Amino acid sequence: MKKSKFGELLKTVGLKKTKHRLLLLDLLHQHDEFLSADDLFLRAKAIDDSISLSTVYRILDSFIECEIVSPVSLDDQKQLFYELKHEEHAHHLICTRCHKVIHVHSCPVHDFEEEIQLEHHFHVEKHKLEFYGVCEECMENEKETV
Amino acid sequence: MKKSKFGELLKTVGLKKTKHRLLLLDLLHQHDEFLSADDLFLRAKAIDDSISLSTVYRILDSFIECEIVSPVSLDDQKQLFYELKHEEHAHHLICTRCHKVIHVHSCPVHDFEEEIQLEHHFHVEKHKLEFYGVCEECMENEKETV
DNA sequence: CTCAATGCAAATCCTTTGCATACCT
DNA sequence: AGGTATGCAAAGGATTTGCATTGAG
Repeated sequence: MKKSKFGELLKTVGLKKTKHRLLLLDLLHQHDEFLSADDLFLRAKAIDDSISLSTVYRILDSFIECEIVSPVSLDDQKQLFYELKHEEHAHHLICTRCHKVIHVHSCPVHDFEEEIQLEHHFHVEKHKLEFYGVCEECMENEKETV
Repeated sequence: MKKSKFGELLKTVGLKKTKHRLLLLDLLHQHDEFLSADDLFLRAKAIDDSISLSTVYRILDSFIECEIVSPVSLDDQKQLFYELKHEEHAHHLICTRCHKVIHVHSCPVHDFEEEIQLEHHFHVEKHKLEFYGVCEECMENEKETV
């Protein structure tokens, strides 16, 4: 999605086009890691000093409400992270060393969902699949250090 | 695992056997939902009024440290939840209505991990797979109400 | 007896809210 | 103009910490 499209995106979901919302969309789009509200606030403030942390929270809430952003919680962190929703269904490889996030679009789980419906009489609405481990660069770095 | 085994479990991991630790292990073992620190505190306090919330947090931290409990975060809740680690690898069906948790022991993901190693040069250490949806009872209830 | 575990209260971190003002449509 | 978005400061909720006391080994 091109940066210039964000204005339209906001219109589509029925949110007013403000500089702060555009800025946050841009930041979310640029960064492929998970970002916390505070990460976003600091990066936004570096570009536009007038933004406040509560605005960041309020904007993120409105984005979640409109389903253009997903909140992501990681088991070992108490704060929430946020990411732009991808058009495609995706899963994540999360590096436990550098916290980089790699998106994977193939998904081995859909068939399994049917099994679950049948076996457990549980109606699956969505699933979440994440892999935790070490990314290529961190693996290189660890080799060198040892 | 029988209740009487918890004392040994504590010895095995090198933690002193105190009544509060035994009580929390017992509560975690009894309940198949995810429990928050506060859930545990309230249930524990009902049994032994002398326990304090900070003790619950400290005990949970020690259990996580010793790897007998896992912290679990859910995207739409800001507090952490806790569950006893199961001997078996397991995944969860989480009811978005009543928050019940069903454990599923089959896992469709292991082959996929190899693909990831090859394709993304990412060394997978563990994965997390959760299904969100509606359990059988809640489905029944919704039918009736509609 | 000795050190780790605990209770209590205060502190901290993350997030939300109230209210007056500024900004989009 | 009219109502939403924002800044600021204060409140709230979850978790952590300091310190004196209790309890397990």
